[in-house]
Amino acid sequence: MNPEKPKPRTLRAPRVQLDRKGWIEAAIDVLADQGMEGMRVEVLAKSFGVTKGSFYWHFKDRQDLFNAVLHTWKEGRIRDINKQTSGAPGKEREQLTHVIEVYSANRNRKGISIELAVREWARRDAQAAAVVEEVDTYRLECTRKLFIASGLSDAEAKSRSLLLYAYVFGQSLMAYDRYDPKVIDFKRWIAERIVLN
Amino acid sequence: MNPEKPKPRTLRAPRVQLDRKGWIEAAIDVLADQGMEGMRVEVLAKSFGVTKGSFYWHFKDRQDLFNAVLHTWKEGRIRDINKQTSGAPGKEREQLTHVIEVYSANRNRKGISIELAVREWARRDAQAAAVVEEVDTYRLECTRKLFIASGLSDAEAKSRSLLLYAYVFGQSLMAYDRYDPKVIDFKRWIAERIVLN
DNA sequence: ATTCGTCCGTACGGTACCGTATGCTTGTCC
DNA sequence: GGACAAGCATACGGTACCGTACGGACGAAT
Repeated sequence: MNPEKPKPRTLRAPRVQLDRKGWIEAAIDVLADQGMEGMRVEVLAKSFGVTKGSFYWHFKDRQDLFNAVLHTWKEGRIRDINKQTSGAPGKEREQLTHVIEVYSANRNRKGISIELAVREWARRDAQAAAVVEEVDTYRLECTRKLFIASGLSDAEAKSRSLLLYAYVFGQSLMAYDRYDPKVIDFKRWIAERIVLN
Repeated sequence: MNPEKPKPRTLRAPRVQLDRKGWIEAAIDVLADQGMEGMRVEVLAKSFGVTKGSFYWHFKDRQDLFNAVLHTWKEGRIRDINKQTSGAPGKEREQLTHVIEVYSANRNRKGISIELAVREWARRDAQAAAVVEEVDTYRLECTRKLFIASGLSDAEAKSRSLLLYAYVFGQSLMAYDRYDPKVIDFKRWIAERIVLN
């Protein structure tokens, strides 16, 4: 019924390979909008247009993929937070406000979804919990330094860092859309209360 | 091997029946520490010491149980928040601080687990999302009134309510245990920043 | 052209579920 | 002491997975 020649997969590219990296990224997409429940080998394969045969070539088993996903996520998060909190001395408060904004934004829906999925995962898996702890600690450190640089005491810098991230994550857990049309103003007020004064 | 007479189930109680309510409560327990993934009919039945036969007597299907769980959770949360935020005029700030404390506490682990599980659920299920929205709106209203009663403007009362709950939920998502031994002090500082001043 | 490694498809056994059908037991009511 | 319904057990077909075994296609090297 479908006797088309499979196209020659290589013409110039060294490897078109539907490789490990591709699997991992696809898996993270699925994780974002289906959670761990959706990370099924056969389902991933189908949505990838291949079969499990491919999966078990690139991965030992499911856990192997999970570890890779966690590792990839961790690296990405640390690179990102470094980018968001480095440079620009003298503009620490703006940077902090920016961090809040980025995590609260409607763009970055995907990033937030991944964040929540990983944290849900971490509640029942020690590996994931360890990774989340690393990322949290690293992030808290980064914002702490910004608060310090903007003149706060160490204790207050740490407190505000905790508040900042807790607020940001918690906010993405809530359904407040119908609470008030001015929610956006409230968010601004909150961001100021966390960063300024 | 076990020929003990089953005890006569009724002596005074109208119905000892391992009834719908029992199933629902057991299901909520499982929800708390396994999430939706764990809410399997046959697994619940086994941990209950019966078989699916019993389940499908009391429930039409799995969804029927889910709806019941959501309904029960909603009622419980509303009753609870009413209890936490009513009465004691003049002590609004103490009550608000108390709300933060209760949700952040290590006791109440189970309540927090349920809270997170339901919210995770709500991210992929419209029914659950609707229930969460109701609960959120109700809670925000309750704390808003307390803030108002303690002398704040409506906008500030709403902002602080949002901050309060976002912080509380977000905090239960984070792994900060190794961040600093004085976390408990930071929490106090945060609570004050949300409620006072 | 043969060989060999890479990459993937197919087929299989096994497990864990869902929901239904049906039968067994027990207390209750006449 | 039948009849009957409540409450549960058992058995069954069906689906969705996991992981393994094996085979086939295809390119690169010889």
